[in-house]
Amino acid sequence: MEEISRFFRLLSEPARLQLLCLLRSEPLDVTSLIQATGFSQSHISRQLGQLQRAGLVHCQREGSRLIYTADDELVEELCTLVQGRLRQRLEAQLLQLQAA
Amino acid sequence: MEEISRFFRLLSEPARLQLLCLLRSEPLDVTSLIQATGFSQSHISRQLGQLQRAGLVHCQREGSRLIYTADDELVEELCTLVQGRLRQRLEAQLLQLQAA
DNA sequence: TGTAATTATGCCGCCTCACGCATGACCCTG
DNA sequence: CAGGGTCATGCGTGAGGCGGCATAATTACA
Repeated sequence: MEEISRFFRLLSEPARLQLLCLLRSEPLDVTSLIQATGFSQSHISRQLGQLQRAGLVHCQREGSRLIYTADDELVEELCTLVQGRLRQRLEAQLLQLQAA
Repeated sequence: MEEISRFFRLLSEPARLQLLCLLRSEPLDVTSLIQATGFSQSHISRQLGQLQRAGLVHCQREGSRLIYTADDELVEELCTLVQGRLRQRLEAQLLQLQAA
C-alpha cells in the first residue's frame, strides 16, 4: 500500500511523466531531454535518477553522453486507463450541462 | 498530461488510497473511516472532499450520517497493475541476490 | 427549542519536494 | 596534460500540501 502510493507519486509530477513519455518513443540523452522539456539540467538529472532507482528507466554510456531508455510499458497502460476515465468524466459533465 | 498527473497525485497519498480501499469493500460513514484509519476527523473529511471532487466517491445522507461510496473500479485496476509490477521487481532483485 | 452528534471549514505549523545555481566528477579530444 | 562538453550532486529557496486544533454548519432527539 505504502509502496503503491510511492509509485503513484513518481507519476504525479508532470515533469517525470513527460520524461517517461519522451523516452517511450525513443531513447534519448540528457541534453535532448533538457531541450525538449525546458527544465534545468540539474532538475532533469535528478528526476532521471528517481526514475532509474524505481526501475522505470536505465541508461548506458554512448561516448561522453548517457542514453536513457524507458523500461516499462506499464506507465503507458496506466496513463491510457486514466486518460480514458478523464475523457469519460468530461463527456458526462458535458451531457449534464446540455440537459440543463 | 497535466490532468493525468493530478489524478496520480490523488493516489499518491497513503491516506486517500486507504480510504478508497476501505470504501471499495463497503460503503461507510465518516466516523467509521476515522476509526479505521486513525486520522483526525478534519483530515478525513478533507480527503473525502478531494476524492469526491475527482468523482471517485459520492455520499448520501443516512439520518445524521453521510455514507460514502466508492464509484470507480479503475483505482483497483491501477493498484493491481502496480502491485504486480512491484512484486515482479522484487522477485528480480531476489534472483539477482541469489546469483551473487 | 436547546442539546448532543456528525460532518465541513478556517487557521496554522511543519515537512516534503520541485527547481535553479554553483560546483564536482567523468569522458573525450587536441 | 589542458580544456571543453556531459552529467551528477550539495545547497538554498519557495510553494504546496499534510495533519491537527478550534469552530461553524447541519441534523437528530428530548
